[in-house]
Amino acid sequence: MFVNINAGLANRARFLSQLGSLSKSEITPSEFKYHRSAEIFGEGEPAEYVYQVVEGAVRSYKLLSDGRRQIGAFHLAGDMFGFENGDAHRFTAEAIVETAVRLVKRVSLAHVAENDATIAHDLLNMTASNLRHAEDHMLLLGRKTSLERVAAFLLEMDRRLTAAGVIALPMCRRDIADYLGLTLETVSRALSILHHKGVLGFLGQSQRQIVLLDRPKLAALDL
Amino acid sequence: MFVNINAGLANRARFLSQLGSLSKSEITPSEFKYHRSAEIFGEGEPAEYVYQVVEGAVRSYKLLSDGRRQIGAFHLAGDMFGFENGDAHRFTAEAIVETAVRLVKRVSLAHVAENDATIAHDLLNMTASNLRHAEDHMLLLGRKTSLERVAAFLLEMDRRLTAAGVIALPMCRRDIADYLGLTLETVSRALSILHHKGVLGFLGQSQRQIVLLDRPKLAALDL
DNA sequence: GGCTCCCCTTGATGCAAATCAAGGCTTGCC
DNA sequence: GGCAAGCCTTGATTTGCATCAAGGGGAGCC
Repeated sequence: MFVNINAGLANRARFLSQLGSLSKSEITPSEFKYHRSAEIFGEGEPAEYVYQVVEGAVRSYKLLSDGRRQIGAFHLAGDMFGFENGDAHRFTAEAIVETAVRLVKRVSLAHVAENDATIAHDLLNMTASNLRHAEDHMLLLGRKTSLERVAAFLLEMDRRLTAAGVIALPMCRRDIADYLGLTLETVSRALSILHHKGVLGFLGQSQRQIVLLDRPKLAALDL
Repeated sequence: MFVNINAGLANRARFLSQLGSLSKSEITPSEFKYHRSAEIFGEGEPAEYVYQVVEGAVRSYKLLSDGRRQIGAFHLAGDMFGFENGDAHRFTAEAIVETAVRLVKRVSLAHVAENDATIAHDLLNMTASNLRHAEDHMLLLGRKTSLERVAAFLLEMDRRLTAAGVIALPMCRRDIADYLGLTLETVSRALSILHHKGVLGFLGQSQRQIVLLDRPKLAALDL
């Protein structure tokens, strides 16, 4: 049910390298590190840069005035984030773990896009890719049960960050819950159910390292 | 909390008129009418056209295999819908009432976008506008209470389709519920509560004609 | 080692919204 | 007029998830 938001990876690599090749002009992608829970930018702040995760993971979220939080997306190694069509960020972005990001000045980028049809094209592709993810996530948040949501989450992470057959989650249960519109207890219970059903296993003592043992059964749970 | 997705109206008018002015070439916007509940296009179908509502209203939705439905957006007079970055539609679109739409062949549009930076720019703006709406809606679906959702819905409709101080809803309670991730009974109860609180009134016998009597109070309910 | 902090799981209880159910109103058709 | 179908409201009951609560295990630090 989830769209492959990595489909644009090749595009993004090209996009970044184009920016890089343009560094003779004013576009100089520079790298920066953030500690876990460090804020990269805040909702409403002027959007000065566009970012790419080099290593680590980032959460983008919105808050209600009383503290309820909805995470709109997780950004993993290779993902770009933070480009807005307006001039203000629409999410707060935080490093989930120690994270390295590459950043590019945005003003110059917008300027380049006007003259370079390829970059404009890439920009549209990435915006459309974000839109597809949001559309799928609306269906999940509006209509799926807790078990379906967790199953969908595991399948998404399996697709996006599995290395050597293991899903090494960078985020805690609370982050997952705020992404899925649930509580951390409900996420924990759903994972326990899937564990007992033999759909997944935990690697060692870590509850963050998950091995999918029965993808067909998991996929059947995600309507 | 909702972004003004009509912000792009001026853009869209320009966009359409550009398409119109290009009609010497292969782009000929033609008009078409749909009866209530008629399908305009289905999810997964190849996206051949881009649409604009001339009169009436349209719902775009996704279905789960067991029939659960999530409406992603309502399209009202003036709104454009149905442009996809890929080649398949990601929603099913249906006329809510008797609806007239203008349509433009998509292949030709994509072709024009490559050569015309202005159209490419408009396309990005509209995609970004849809993305903003989806992002706000994720927060609503993931974290707001039923009363907050209905309040947000009323404020959105007030902004988008109020004429003469009256919100004339084209859609039934079930549509509203499927847009807000609720049931029709819960929507009905929330509206009754707002009615009893004096926040809104119904015009005549119609439960579809709503007058907002206390916008500040309503806005305070939508966190 | 022993402390604190964080994260996670599990159990008990509560509650908001879903479900089940009934009835009223309107519209359109025979 | 009489009937059926669609839409909406309201009440009773159920339920899935939230909330409240307790405890275990690992990591970092003194």
